[in-house]
Amino acid sequence: MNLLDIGEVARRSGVPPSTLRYYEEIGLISSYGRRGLRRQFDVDVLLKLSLIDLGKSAGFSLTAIAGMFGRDGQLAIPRADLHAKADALQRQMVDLRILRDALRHVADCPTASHLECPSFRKLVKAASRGRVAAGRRREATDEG
Amino acid sequence: MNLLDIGEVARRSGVPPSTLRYYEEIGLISSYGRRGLRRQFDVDVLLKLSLIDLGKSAGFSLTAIAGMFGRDGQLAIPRADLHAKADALQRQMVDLRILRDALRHVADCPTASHLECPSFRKLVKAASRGRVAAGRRREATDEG
DNA sequence: CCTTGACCTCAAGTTGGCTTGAAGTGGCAG
DNA sequence: CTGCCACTTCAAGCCAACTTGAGGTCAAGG
Repeated sequence: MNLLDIGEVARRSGVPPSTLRYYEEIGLISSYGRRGLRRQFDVDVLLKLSLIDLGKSAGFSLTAIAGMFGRDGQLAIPRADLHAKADALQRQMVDLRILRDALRHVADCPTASHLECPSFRKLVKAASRGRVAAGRRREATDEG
Repeated sequence: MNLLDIGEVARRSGVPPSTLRYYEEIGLISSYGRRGLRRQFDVDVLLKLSLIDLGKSAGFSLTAIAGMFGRDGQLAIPRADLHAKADALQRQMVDLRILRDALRHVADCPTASHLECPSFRKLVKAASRGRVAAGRRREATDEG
């Protein structure tokens, strides 16, 4: 078992020691004893940290991420959840595209007040109709 | 000027009154006087709220969003900035796509332990290389 | 042996984005 | 005129995810 002490993990991963200690405290990662005072981590922690970073950027909370690693530290996520998250990312991409298009429109549209430009309003309204409908769907399934 | 009172705005937009007051406090939206005690908002605030929601879902902070509206409440951003922002959104979309594909892989890959699945490791490493590089670029430009 | 510096613990502070609670007010229906 | 209710203010609280600070410890190098 190839061990690294916390400073080395921090250096290699870019995650500050304070954060590593915090992650250990909440059970997201674990250390293998100490050398003197210093926590020792298995090199595998680096991959786990990448996963954590990835998960965070996908919008998972740390608690949710912790839940994705089984007792044994393996990844254990129900397939349905993964697909659901992938779908959510898909929707987020759609939002981004709308926003990007709206921005490009604003950049290129000669109308003085964008809030009054018909095609801009159309873009934004189309977007908000989508989100309101999605919200309603979520509520409905939450209640049911 | 078609005015709505706060309760009506809340009903129509789905944004709670407390949040509307909060948004006004931080200068994100503004009201046009009162009727009795009640804030009156121009109907246009609904469009603005859609924009705000859109911006939030694209990962902008409220402060950043506020910065996108000029002093006069109009969208007032230099064209170059708008295009830069649109490009940033484009990059963010690419990241999301990578992540989405990684999630779908995990959902469909039959390997018992994803941490040991070579193609998973490859995906995660590729993704993290991308993010670390992006981080370095950000730091570099921040410093410069 | 003594200093140095990277670590340690624990508590408290910070930021963002709100929500909640207590106490007060304005206008309209009965 | 009374009462109600939707609003008002202001302060405080809350959650996540950390960071910061004070004061302590250990092992290695000079």
